[in-house]
Amino acid sequence: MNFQILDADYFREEDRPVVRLFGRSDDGKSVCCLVPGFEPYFYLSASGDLQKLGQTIKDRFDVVKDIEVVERFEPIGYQETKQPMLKVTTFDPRNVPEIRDEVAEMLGGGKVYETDILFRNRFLIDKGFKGMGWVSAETDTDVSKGDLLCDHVMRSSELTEVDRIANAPLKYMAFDIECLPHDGGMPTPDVSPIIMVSFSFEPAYKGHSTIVLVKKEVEGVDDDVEMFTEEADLLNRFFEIITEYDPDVITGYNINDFDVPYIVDRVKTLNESGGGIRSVVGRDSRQLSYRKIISRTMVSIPGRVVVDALPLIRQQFSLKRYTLRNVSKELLDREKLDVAPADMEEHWNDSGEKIRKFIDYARRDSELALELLLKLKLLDKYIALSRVSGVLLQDTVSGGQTNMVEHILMTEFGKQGRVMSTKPDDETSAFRRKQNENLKGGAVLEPEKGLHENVIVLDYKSLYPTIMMAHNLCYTTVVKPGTYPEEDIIRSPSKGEFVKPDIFKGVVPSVLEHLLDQRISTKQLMKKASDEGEYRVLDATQLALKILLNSFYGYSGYARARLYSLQMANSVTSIGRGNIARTEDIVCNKIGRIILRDNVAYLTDEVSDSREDDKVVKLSVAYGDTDSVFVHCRNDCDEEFAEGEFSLEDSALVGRKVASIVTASLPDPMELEFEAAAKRVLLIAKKRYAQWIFEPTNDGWEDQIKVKGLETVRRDWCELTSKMLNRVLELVLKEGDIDGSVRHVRELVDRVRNLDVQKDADIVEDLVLTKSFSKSPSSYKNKQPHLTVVENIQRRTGVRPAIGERIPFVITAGKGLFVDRAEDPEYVREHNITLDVDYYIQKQMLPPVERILGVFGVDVATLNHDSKQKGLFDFDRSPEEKVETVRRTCRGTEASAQQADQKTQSSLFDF
DNA sequence: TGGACATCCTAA
DNA sequence: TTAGTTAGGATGTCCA
Repeated sequence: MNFQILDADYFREEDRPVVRLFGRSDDGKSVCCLVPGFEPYFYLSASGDLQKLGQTIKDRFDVVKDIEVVERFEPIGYQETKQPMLKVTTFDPRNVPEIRDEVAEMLGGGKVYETDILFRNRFLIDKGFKGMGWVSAETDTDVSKGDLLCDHVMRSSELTEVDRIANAPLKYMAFDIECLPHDGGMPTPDVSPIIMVSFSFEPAYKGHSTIVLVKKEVEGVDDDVEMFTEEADLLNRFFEIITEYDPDVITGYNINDFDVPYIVDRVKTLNESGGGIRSVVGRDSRQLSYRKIISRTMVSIPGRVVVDALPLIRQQFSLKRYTLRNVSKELLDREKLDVAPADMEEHWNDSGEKIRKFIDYARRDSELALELLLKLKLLDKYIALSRVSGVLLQDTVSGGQTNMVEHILMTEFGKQGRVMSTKPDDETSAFRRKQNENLKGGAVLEPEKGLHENVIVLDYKSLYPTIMMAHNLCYTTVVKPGTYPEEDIIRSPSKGEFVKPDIFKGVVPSVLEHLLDQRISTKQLMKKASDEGEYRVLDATQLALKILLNSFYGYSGYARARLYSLQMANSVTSIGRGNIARTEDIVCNKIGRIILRDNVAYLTDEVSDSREDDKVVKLSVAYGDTDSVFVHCRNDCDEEFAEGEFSLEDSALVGRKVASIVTASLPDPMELEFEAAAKRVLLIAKKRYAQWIFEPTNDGWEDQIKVKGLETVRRDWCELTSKMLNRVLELVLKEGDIDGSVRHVRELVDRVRNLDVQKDADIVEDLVLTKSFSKSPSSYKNKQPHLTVVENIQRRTGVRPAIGERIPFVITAGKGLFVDRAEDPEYVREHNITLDVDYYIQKQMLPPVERILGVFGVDVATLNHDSKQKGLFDFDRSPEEKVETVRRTCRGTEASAQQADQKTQSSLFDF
């Protein structure tokens, strides 16, 4: 029988570990396969007589089953030969952590390896099985199900990997609980009962796509509402439904931090007074539990995957708030039904419309959670990451990149006879963090500030991974500087030394090569994919490969990594910095000019003659960051091309020519790529710019305004700023309409200045700022506006928003520091408090727009318009003033001076 | 008043 | 068992 691996763990059978693989078969049955015979082990290296040491260890620890002398490489550093080590096999997986410290003490200068590898991962790695991968098992062994809650239980030591792309028909379930708090505050599990639970199912459960359990008799409800008088009965039914439905994926919104811990604690409270609740939710008889690990709750359910939609959405979408209400509205365009916490008690006690509304509200919440997971395809990426990295789905969903990188490297290390380091202790990590002060990053070129036309965007494809591949940078190739002959090493600008690949090909470069090859072939398959499901899986796969490719550099400089090499990390970035500098030099000096003739791009020395219709394109680098360069194309006289003289196709010809020249100068597989052509680019500062960009598609070009770093993409600015700036950027980039921009800003400023709360309700909405409440209030050294609001809310409601939440606030009118005048928008609305319009004009509107329009000589005085104060800065200025504006612009940057000289650009300053 | 520092959030 | 990296801009507080 074939099944897809969802989860894995082990149990003890007559004092021997038996691995359990949980999964779902292609015909939709849940499966548990018991695999006996796999043994836990670890390694140690020491000087002296290993045979003798082995005997000593075996005599001392009776949990040691076997000791063997083997040959292995150490994890870090190039080594010419393997060295003898001891492989210690124990009876039980838990013996390994039990004895590792004592064993380590016996070694003196020696070390232990792989003593902290979870047994299930050890099994997956050694056997070559992958999370969400397919395996085939013999089913002929008859096995009693015992406490296992699966359709099929089997036992097999002979499992084989199966090559299959499609996923099994998985079952998804979302749930959400409602509690009855004391008096509008936060419910606490010791006193506040769970009064409702809602479920949503995909596929449906006994014909129901949702079910609501209610601790109350209610009349006139649908048949998918089940009613209980006892909370314990309701909860027992909750667990019964889960085990009966037998979902593979359990989801919900904020379930890890709220619903699951609440249920667990509530069950405990009820059982203390004889509730008799058995909270079995997994595929074995263990009861529901959670673990708190420093402000973070981890939930795992045997045989299933727990997916809290909240952290996934946080990670994947940049939103101002992550309440279920806001997320549904922004991402699903669906409204959350609402019963305010303060009104819950009233709704609950009602026996008519209100209680039915409350039930619908509860139902909608689990519906939304499931919809988020399925419609936004949140899980696709994680399933692909599991299949590519081999890590179990639960671990890709709730873990970080470290998990996956280490799993991949450990698999490869195992194959090459190399042992893996243990995780560093706190002291080591702290030391490494200190060392990391010497880790330098990418280079950011000083932008040629101002507005430019005809800019080509070139970027390096997977820069850091290709640097590691091209230069054989690896933990396994790094050597102490000066210890190997020049001809055998590659030296980075940061003075890191690595043996050449013909001496030893690094594990990381090989792994990256494999990942890159897979990505290329996956993209090929995507072009041929016929059905949508297959395309979706392939697309997620190539994305997962990209994520993994880009994880290795960060991992190499991560203080808590099993493998850490400052020398390697620094070499990657130093080569990167050298590379972008060299690229700039090639583009500006070595190439300098491109000749366009008959739709072909030539270097100046590739043409011997000069023709009438040649188009000479002069190149300069206007900006660059880490792996990209913006190449400004101008005519031979250093001026912008006249309207229509330089087409997108010309951009592409030049861009591809330049990219190929640069690529040819680089070691394989480093590659500079033509990414897009920008008609206009506005460079404000490093990491802050806007482009009107045209990306090549199969049949032509796709244009958009792309904004990086400016206030429109920052969540700590209000919507008013974003909207105003977006309009200004569009006018400037697409129309070159400075005049219109100024008019637009003046209009908005005037509206805000004379804000009518009734009439301009839409603007009031747009004045809300948000900031992330990122740490405990006591560790803030300065006052912060959102902290003021957090304190206000806590004082009024007794509930403090959770750390990590984004806090909305507005600035109210009054005297003193602005932080003290930050207030909860909700509270302001209810109490009709006046906002500080001056703050919004002076701090939110004018500075960002001045940074943009200042490029064209527009100053704050021009923008700061007040219709009630006629005369002074009236928009229809005198001719003399207009001249002054243009002159100021000309005096500005060199670029804008050049633009001002041109006829085509004069309209920009005609206001 | 002005510079150091804290804080936030983004680019890559 | 449980958190990839540095570079950099902008704002506002704190304190000399």
